[in-house]
Amino acid sequence: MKYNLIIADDHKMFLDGLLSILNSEKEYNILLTAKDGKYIAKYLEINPNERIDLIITDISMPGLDGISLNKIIKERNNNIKTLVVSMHNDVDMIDNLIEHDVDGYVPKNAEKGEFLKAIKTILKGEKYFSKEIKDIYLDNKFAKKKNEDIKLTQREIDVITLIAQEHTTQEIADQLFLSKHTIESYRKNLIAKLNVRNLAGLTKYALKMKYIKP
Amino acid sequence: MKYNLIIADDHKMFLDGLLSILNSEKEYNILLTAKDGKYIAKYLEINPNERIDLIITDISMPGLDGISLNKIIKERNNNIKTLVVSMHNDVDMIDNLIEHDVDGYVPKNAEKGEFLKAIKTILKGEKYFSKEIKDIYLDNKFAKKKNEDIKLTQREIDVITLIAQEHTTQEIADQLFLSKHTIESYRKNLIAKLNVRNLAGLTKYALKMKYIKP
DNA sequence: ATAAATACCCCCCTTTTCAGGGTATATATT
DNA sequence: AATATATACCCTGAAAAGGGGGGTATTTAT
Repeated sequence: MKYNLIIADDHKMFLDGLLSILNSEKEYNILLTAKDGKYIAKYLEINPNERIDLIITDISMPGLDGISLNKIIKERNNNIKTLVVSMHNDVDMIDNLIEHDVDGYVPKNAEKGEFLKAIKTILKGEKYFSKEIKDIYLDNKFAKKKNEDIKLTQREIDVITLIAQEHTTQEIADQLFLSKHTIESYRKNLIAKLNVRNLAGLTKYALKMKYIKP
Repeated sequence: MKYNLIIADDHKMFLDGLLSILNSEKEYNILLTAKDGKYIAKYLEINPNERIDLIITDISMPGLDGISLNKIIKERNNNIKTLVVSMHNDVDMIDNLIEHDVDGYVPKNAEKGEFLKAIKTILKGEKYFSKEIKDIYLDNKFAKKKNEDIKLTQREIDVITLIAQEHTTQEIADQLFLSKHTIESYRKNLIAKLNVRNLAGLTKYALKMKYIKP
């Protein structure tokens, strides 16, 4: 008995590489490959009773993206596992994937062995997230945790943004129709809240939080 | 007559994809594939008279990296063309490639068609750099040009770095064994030189120039 | 019902920043 | 030898930042 696999990826190069790897393994049967999620979605709709073990999908695809596709797959409410492959290893994306209950993630630059390991692990019913992505994720999460206790109000964000944009207190006051003293209070509170020493610290914080463009 | 190609890439997935594309084209003969530049270098050494038309190479490889390999190839002083593929599309890398006289660059996430086009173009004797990379390159170059007129001295870099690290003038003076007034002068000059308004601007510049970590 | 958090405002005082000047000297560059 | 550049330093004065202390009104949570 072979495992039934489906692959969705719009990069021909990658798809070919993946196929050549999987074809050299006996236990995998490629049911379908597509360069757009919507073909997969349609296939699932037409063949509701076919056993599909794993769908490997890219995130960014022209018609239907990987996240949306994953939602459709998981809503089908049977045992289809999903393995996501992508080049963009950012934390928010991984959060998104976990939220959407994908079974694994491997970056596209991974080695052959890791792909096979990921597929095998997921088919066993476990999750697989590559070490690389775990490291990035945890580093960022821990970094964020520290800052997450600190929640700025909208007004505080307004003020710190304008400060980081090199505006003076008076200018900020004028722009927000507030007293100069109020802005001074906000600045004071921000410095205390964010554990920084001065404008340089506030500016770095604003950049880190992306209140301003670099 | 077929073109003789060599491919060096340590990512099995990508290599397989590339091979499957090239094998479906009649005019290419793959002489050798390797997952490390040093095998290619050795091959060139052993077969000095073999006609090789194009070597496709990754940049980051375990033993001998793509840049060093390219140097060896070009030193062989015959008509071997080089096409570099990579995932890291940063400006400094492209500069490095141009410096080393590679014949083309295509990002690894490019489509099949672009790879074939790049190979064809290079074999014709022209250079091929993907549009994507050209855009990134030019955008960054133009952005840099503006700033390149501005050259900071080492001392100025010291001062702006410490400023961005939230140190006060007095602290910077103490640390650099200079007078407080000197630091004030440097700060003033930096603000004028960099066309910013205050510490926030200096901090952003220091971040942009990577004098400090984000 | 009350505590806590949020948003706003004010005063005082000291230190720092910032804009405008300046001098002196060593080290390159031409 | 003349000039430019980098470096280090100084001064004034106004503006802003930074640190401390107050406060009130409103919303949100317990």
